[in-house]
Amino acid sequence: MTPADMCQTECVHTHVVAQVQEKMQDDELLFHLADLFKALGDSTRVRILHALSFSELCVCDLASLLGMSSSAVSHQLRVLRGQRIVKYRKEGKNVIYSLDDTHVANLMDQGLRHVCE
Amino acid sequence: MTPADMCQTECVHTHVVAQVQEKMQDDELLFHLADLFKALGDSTRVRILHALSFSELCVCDLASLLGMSSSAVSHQLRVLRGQRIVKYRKEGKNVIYSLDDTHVANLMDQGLRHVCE
DNA sequence: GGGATATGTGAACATATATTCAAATGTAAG
DNA sequence: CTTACATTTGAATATATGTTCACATATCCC
Repeated sequence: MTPADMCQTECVHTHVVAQVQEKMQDDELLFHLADLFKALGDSTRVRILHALSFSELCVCDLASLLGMSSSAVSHQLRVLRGQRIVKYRKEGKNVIYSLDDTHVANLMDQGLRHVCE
Repeated sequence: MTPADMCQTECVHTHVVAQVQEKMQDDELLFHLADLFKALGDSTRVRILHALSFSELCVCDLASLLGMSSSAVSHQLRVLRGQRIVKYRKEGKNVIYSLDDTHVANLMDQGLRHVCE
């Protein structure tokens, strides 16, 4: 960061900045939050979650619904599992996925409202 | 998509899939939703939004708070503006940013809860 | 107008990521 | 055990994206 990029003088509202600095959550937590949104930030994964908001579905169902290969769907489900966004249970040869908790449904809902208005 | 990748037989729960298919929102809307989450899915932008949840701040304030160049912050604010996640007003030489609406604060809040538990 | 400072932008580079393909694993049925 | 099929995984490739750097624009003050 060159000096030319820095805020030179009193343009920084030092008092407010210090106050906000105090209240800020740890960076680590915010990194995790970014990872959560990153997992939601892909059209394939959003479509998967939107479908799962109506009914639990197996990988094949999702692949059929989205017109994609099971492999591609499985890769994306892995990402969603990693953030505890979906959960699953095995039923014979199938693995049936569903939304993990109400937070996820709320996030989708709030997001849809923001996009629709 | 090769035939081998397809769901061959009755593993597809055709009835449920058809029902979900009907209820699904248009792809275009879901793409926009993914774009929204994509904009939230970066640690720099999350830190910016977290800071703005406490107080409106100018670009310099944010750069100082995050230890980044004003240029980098400005680039990210552009992304957030594009999704109507932040709004801004000019005050002399400064441009002061704030969260655009309550949806954004709610999304951050729901997300933080999911991450914390 | 001219200089100083805050912000915005375009190009470039390095990194991250989504899909495909090929192969492996797991599970049920014969 | 062998076959069939659903799912997972690893490597490869093509694309998207974040930061830096250099420069442009805007606003204030002299």
